[in-house]
Amino acid sequence: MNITSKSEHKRKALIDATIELVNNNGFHATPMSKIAKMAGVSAGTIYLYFENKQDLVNQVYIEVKSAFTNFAFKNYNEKMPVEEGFKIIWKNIAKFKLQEFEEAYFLSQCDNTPIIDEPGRQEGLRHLQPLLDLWERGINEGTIKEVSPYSLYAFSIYPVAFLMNMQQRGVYKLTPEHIEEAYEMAWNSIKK
Amino acid sequence: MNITSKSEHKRKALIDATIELVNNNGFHATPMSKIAKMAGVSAGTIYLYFENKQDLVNQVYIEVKSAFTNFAFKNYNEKMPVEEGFKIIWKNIAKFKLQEFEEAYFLSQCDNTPIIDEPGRQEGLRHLQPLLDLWERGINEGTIKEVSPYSLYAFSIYPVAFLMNMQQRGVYKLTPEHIEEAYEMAWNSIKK
DNA sequence: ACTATAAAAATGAACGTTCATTCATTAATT
DNA sequence: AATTAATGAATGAACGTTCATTTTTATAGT
Repeated sequence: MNITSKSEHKRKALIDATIELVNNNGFHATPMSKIAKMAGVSAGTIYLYFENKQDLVNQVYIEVKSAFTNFAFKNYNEKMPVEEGFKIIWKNIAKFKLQEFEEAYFLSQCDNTPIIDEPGRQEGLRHLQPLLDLWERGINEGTIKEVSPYSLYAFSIYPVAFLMNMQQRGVYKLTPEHIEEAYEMAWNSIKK
Repeated sequence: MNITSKSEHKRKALIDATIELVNNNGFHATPMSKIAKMAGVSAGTIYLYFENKQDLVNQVYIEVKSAFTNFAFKNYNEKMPVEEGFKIIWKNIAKFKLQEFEEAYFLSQCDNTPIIDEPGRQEGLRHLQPLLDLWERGINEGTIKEVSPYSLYAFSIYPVAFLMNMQQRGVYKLTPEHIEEAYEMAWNSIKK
């Protein structure tokens, strides 16, 4: 094990600890000391990897967001028919939100609070471009409703976040049949 | 002006200050001293009206949530046709989220973070019962899709929260036409 | 292979600040 | 004069961050 991978291992441990603690307690109720303890390093060590607490949470956000979008566009390419492409992306997103719900919940917390500063937020948004492109293509060829991408997102992708929240809170169990049913509703919402 | 109304005035000022500061800075980054200053009272006075910081935010949550549901069911009654009832409730909710976006944003922050403890959350949920009843009626008479209320909510009501967020972040302007368009998508999502 | 030395990484006690909360005192109301 | 409401300085705990010190790793010489 060389230096780099050992450092990376510690960085990873710090990021994982941050996600877990912020999910359970919120950003400001998560002290650096606890993050350090959970990651198995001492308090000062965090500052070898991150400038300060804000920098830490920003980096975690960007990293998780990027893992999310990588996941989202797996097996997708721009040449696909619109409906097929949408189905793949939608199911990827649903899978990510259910399978990696710690990461997903962390993102939803960041996206709904003032934790992340505006630059970090911008950075995170750019990653969904392929989906916006797909929708544009769909609109041009007449298969997608001619509404703004915000509406398309709100009615097809965003609902997954709600279902994921309910599932995590234990009031709702998402079976494969539920996923299929939800997908049908999502596609039905945006198809022309 | 009697004692009660004067007290109420101060309580109101504290609640408003809490909403504004928590919206801008988050719960834990909002010190009691700032809440006091913005409300025009001294630090110690808060503790005449609220047990502690957690109690303060819980009470704000419950109060705002209840204002929200009052708003949601305005002009609605259980005898209405399902479609009409849904339209009224949906539009009320949309109107609330856009008109009272400070309150709405506060709620979305509470619903997406560990700020509020579980009892407070439960309390907030119960208020939507009339909408659940309406959906059940719709399912029984065959006008609403036979899916779980979570799915119905996710695809018809929840998207409004996203649009509201975008509007508040300034990337999206919600005109009355947008609202109408969004309503059509919402109803289309859940109607059989 | 072993040792000596230098460089890098990691530590954790200490610091200064901020915060929620308290309470002795003052002001307002009855 | 008595009661209630409000104050704001004081308190002690907790926090983010720093830095003098220690530990680990890398390098070089024998």
